[in-house]
Amino acid sequence: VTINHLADPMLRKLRAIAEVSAQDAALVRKLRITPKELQPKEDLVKEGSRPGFSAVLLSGMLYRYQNPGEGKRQILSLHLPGDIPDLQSLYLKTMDHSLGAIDKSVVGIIPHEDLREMFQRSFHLASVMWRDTLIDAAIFRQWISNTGSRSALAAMAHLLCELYLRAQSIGLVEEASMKLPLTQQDFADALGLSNVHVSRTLRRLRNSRMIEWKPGVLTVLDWNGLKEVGDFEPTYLHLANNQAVLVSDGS
Amino acid sequence: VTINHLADPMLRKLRAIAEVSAQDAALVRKLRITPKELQPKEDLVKEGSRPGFSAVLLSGMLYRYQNPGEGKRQILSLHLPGDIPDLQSLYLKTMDHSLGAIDKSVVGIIPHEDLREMFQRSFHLASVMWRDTLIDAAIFRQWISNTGSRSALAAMAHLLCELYLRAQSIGLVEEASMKLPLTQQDFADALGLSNVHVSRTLRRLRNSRMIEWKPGVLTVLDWNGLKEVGDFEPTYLHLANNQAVLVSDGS
DNA sequence: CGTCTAATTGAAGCATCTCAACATGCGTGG
DNA sequence: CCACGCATGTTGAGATGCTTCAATTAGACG
Repeated sequence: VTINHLADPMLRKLRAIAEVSAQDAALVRKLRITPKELQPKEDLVKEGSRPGFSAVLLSGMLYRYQNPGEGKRQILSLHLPGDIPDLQSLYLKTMDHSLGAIDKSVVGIIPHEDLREMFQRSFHLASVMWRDTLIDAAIFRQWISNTGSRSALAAMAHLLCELYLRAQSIGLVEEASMKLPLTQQDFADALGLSNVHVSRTLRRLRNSRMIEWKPGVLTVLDWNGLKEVGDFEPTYLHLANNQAVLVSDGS
Repeated sequence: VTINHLADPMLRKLRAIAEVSAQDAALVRKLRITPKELQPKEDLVKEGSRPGFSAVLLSGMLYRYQNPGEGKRQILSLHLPGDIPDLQSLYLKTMDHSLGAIDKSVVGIIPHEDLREMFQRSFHLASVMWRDTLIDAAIFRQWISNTGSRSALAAMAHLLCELYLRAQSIGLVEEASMKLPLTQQDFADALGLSNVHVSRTLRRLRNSRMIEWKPGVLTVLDWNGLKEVGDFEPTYLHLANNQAVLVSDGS
C-alpha cells in the first residue's frame, strides 16, 4: 500500500508557510498516516479527552468549538485541507475544545509517536510545525477582534475574506468561487450572532453585490469592497506567497 | 554583572508548565537578558514591525492589542511576570499586533539569536517553549468564547477568574488579593464592552459580594460563586500544579 | 488647592436577540 | 413520480442588553 500520497496535502501546506528540503519531505512521507472518513457533524476529538494522535485534514472541512454554557456553541476556527488542527494535543494533553467535521470529510490520523520521532530527526520540521501553530494563534487573535470589536457586517465580511484567501492559497478557489458548506447557524456560532441576524447580514452583503452565496458555495464579486467592509488586512495569515494581489477586484 | 537572576522569573514560569532539568536550566541562564523599563501605556513592539528580539516580563503587567478600525482597541491578552508574550516573533516575522505596558514594568530583552541557539542545543527546551505558546493559544480560544458567547457579567467573571488563577500560580496572590492595575477602559477593550457597562458590571459583582475591587487591587471573596457566574473551567490554563483547590471558597 | 484622569450615574438610542410564522429545498419512502 | 418530513433559510415584530452622550463625583498628584 502506497501511503506516500497521503502526506501530500500536508507537504503543500507546510511549503505554503516555509521552505521544506527534499530530505525533510522524505521524513514527512515516512509518517504513518491512516485515512478516516467523518460524516457531517461527527466529532473526531472531544473536549476533555486525551488523544494519542493528531490529524491532517485531507478533504472536506473541520471546525473547532467549545460549549461555553448550556446549549451554547462557540466555533473557534475553521479548517481546510492540509491543516493539522489538533497538533497542540501533542504538547497539551487534555483537549480544551472539540474538533468535528462541518461536511463529509477525510482526515489522516498520525500517531503522536511518529511526530515526536520526526521532530527529533529534524528540528527544522519541528520549527515549521511550530510556526504553523503560531499562525493558528494569529488567526485566533483576529477572531477575538471579530467577535469583540467589529459589527456583525464587518465581522462577517472579515471571516469571508479570511476563508477565501486561505482557500485560494491551497488552490481551492476557481473563478472567484469556493466550496463553503457552512449553515447560517454555523456562521452564527462562529461570529457570536444569532442565525436570524446572520441571514440578514449575508443578505446585506449580497444586496451590495459584494458576494454571492448559496448554501455551500461562496462567490466573491467585489474583493476590494469586501476587504474594506471587513477591515481585512491579510498580514496575520503569514502566507509565504500572499496571493491577495492575484484576486484583483473580480471585475 | 551577574545577569543570572534575570532568568529566574522565566525559569519559574517554565517549571510551572513542564519539567526543566538542571542542565536545561543552565542553558536558560546563559541567555543574554537585558533589562528595560517601560512606562505605563508605553509600547514595546508595534504592529507591523519586525523585531529581532523577544521579551520576558520581569515585573509589572503587559498587554497585547490590535486596532480593528478607527479608534478601536481590542485587547487580546494580559501578561504577568515570567510570560514571554512575543515569543511568536521568532517564527512570525511581522507583528500582527502590538505589545505594551499596562503599568510601569520591567522586561528582559532576549535576542532571537540566543533563543535559536538554545533551541538547537536542547530540543526539550524548545518543546517547553512551544508548549507555552500553545497555552497562549488556548487562552486566546477562551477569550473568543468570552467576547463571542458570554454575557457581560459572565465574561467579566471569567476574565477575573483567569487572572486570579494565573497570578496565584506564580505566587502573586496574597490573602485572596492581587495587584490588577487595569482601568475600566482596559477591561472594556479586553471584553468588547463600553467602559460604562464595565462600571455597572463590576458593581454587580461587588454588590453580590463575589469580589472587592478598587482601582489596582482585586480581592476575590467568593471564588466558587465567581467561577460559576463566569462558567470557568481552569483546564485550558494547563497549569502543571493546578492550585484552584488551594483557593477554596475564600470563606 | 487646582488640575487631570478615572469612575459613576442617568437617560435615550440602537444593534442585535428572541419568538414565531412561513418558505424553500432535499431525501426518502410510498 | 409524488407526498411527506425535516433541516435550513427568510421575514416580521417586539424585547433587551449594551452603547452613547452628558453631567457629576471621586481620587491622585503637583
